[in-house]
Amino acid sequence: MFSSIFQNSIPNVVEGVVVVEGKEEERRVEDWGEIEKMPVARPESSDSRVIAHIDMDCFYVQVEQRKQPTLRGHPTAVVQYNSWKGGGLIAVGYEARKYGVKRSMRGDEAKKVCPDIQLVQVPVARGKADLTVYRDAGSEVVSILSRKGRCERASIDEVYLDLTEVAETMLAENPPERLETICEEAFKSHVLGLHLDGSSNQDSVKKWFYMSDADRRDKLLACGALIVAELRLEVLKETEYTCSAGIAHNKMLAKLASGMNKPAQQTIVPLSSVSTLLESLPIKKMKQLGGKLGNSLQADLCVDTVGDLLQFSEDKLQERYGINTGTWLWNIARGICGEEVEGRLLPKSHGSGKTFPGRQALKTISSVQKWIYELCEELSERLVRDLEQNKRIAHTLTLHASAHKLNDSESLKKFPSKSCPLRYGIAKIQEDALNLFHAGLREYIGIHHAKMKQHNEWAITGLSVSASKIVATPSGTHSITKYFGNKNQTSSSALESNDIHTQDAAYLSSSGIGSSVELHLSEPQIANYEDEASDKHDMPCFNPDGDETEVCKASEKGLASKVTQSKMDFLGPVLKSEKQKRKFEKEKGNSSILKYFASGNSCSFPEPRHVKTFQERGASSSGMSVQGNQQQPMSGTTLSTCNLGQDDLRSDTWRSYKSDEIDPSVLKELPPEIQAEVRASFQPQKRANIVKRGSSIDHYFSPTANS
DNA sequence: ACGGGTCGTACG
DNA sequence: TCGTACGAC
Repeated sequence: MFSSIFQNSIPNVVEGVVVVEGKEEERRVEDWGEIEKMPVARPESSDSRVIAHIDMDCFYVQVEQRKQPTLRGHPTAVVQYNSWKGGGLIAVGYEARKYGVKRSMRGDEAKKVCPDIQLVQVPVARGKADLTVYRDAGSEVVSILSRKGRCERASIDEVYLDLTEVAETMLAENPPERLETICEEAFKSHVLGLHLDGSSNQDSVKKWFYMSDADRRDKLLACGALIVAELRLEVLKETEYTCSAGIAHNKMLAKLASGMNKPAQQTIVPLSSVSTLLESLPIKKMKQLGGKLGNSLQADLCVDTVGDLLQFSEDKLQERYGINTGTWLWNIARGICGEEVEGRLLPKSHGSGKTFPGRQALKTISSVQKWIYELCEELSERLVRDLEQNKRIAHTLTLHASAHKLNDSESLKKFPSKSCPLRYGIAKIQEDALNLFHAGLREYIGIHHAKMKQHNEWAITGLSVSASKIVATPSGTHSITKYFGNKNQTSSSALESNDIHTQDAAYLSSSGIGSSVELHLSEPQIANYEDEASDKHDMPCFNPDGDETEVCKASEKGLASKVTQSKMDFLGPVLKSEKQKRKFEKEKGNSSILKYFASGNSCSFPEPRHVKTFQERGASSSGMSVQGNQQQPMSGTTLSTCNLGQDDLRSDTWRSYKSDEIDPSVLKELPPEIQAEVRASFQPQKRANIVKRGSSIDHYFSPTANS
């Protein structure tokens, strides 16, 4: 009974969208096979896809082992913040796992179970963990994997590939059974559900690859597995990293499979193996069911395995979990997942954050400011890199904070997130982020006003800034690369041979493999840039006094960033004076946040009562912005202006923003040369207007919350 | 009140 | 839309 349901559904819905007329679809697939060379768009959701999930093995450890080859073969783990209990493990090598070392152990614990373990620290910059090396390493891998098929960067160390087309081509032209030499690596694949009747494992796999009477869909998977095996070897050769992979008909199964045989192996999921695979699979193993939803299934519906889910009708599941989740659950129980591989090689957002646990919690405004500034520096650096390498511009800046209150374990943690249009330049990002914090703080105080007054033991336990809504500038905007000196004479040949035409290629080539190339490039670039810059007299905000030494010190290894960082202000050099200002604040900022409120000090803080708040104004309130140079508080008790009340012009501008347009407020921050090109591509828009308001501390306490 | 720092998606 | 909740690595 169970199997009948199962068997009926699977073949018709390999692609995940439920196919009502199964037979129709099947026939179409076969017909299509006869004319498969025709350049026709594939029918939607009918033919079976070939999807691979590639997962780097203990990636951070591998990255560190490549940096420091003596670590190879030794039990190794990567930790961050070594000072407290040996740091927290965030990646554990396979040698160390044999000793029972696990992620989320402390360095000390790991040493106990594995005294020989080598603990490598995550790089630290600006007082926080800096994952740049890992991100870049991930990009190297993506640049290789994206050579075949549609590629989606799923995380820093995971990639999905849609190999349907390449596999079909191979099946048509060079099917495995005709192939003289097959990548040996492919025969090491694990094929789920393959019964080894007498013959050895590898022999069975060989037979499986060569079989001639197989289901077409299995043949496609075999082709996919061949391609993946080759790709994995290329990755190993070019990066020294090993990875594991799953090859299946959809993302869910591919992902499941990639984790089944690690490290450095690949697993194939033929259609015929799916039901048995899922039948006994604990639901928590499924992506998306590792948390509360999985718990609820277990606790409320007694569903322990994916197979158990089959008993429930779609209606029942929808009733319990909503339309979308219900259908999704019904589908995954049957191995159905129509999710597409997205074809995205670049992250959709950048973020920089830090937690301040326990005693480290931030209790002064100036310490909050200090950390916001640090985070913004990192964020800005990454935005500049993105602009430079990928010609992408981020449009939204968001600040998240979390607060904590010592005595009370109430939900005083919830600190509102706030966002606003993103203006390029370190100083501007810092300024805006700080204002966002103040906006959130004001709201937070309003909500918790009564309680805040009684207990003053609260503080900020987490801060993060992020940039999102990143869009590519129009292709053909080549001045960006020129502007940044990518074509410098001394090494132009090296770079141009790598030259970039698509956005993603740009990203990959510049962050990728040729570290020696980059190294070679970066030095002369500095000198070249200065010359170029002096020519471009009209460049906004160029700062000839950019503090180069300081920046270089901060990122000895960040070659590209070193170059750009020290160059131009719109990319955000930190002015010397500003740096000193901050140092000054660091030392003198002792006043507690609460004292600040209690003091009744007047400050240049925002938000007169008659001005609407973010919420009240809804989406349009995102036009929060700040007048250029008023403010930057000098002490823990003086705050900057935050003009939540934004004029309508600004709001309209923001509201009219479309994903393929460049926000003028962003545009105007760019160098004129780039502005011109971008403007030429789009119709001009209204310029943003900015209103400045000041008010006193009293306005923190809204009359409504004050009772 | 140590799994930290980032990502992405679904939802209201 | 923005802001939140959640899940994943």
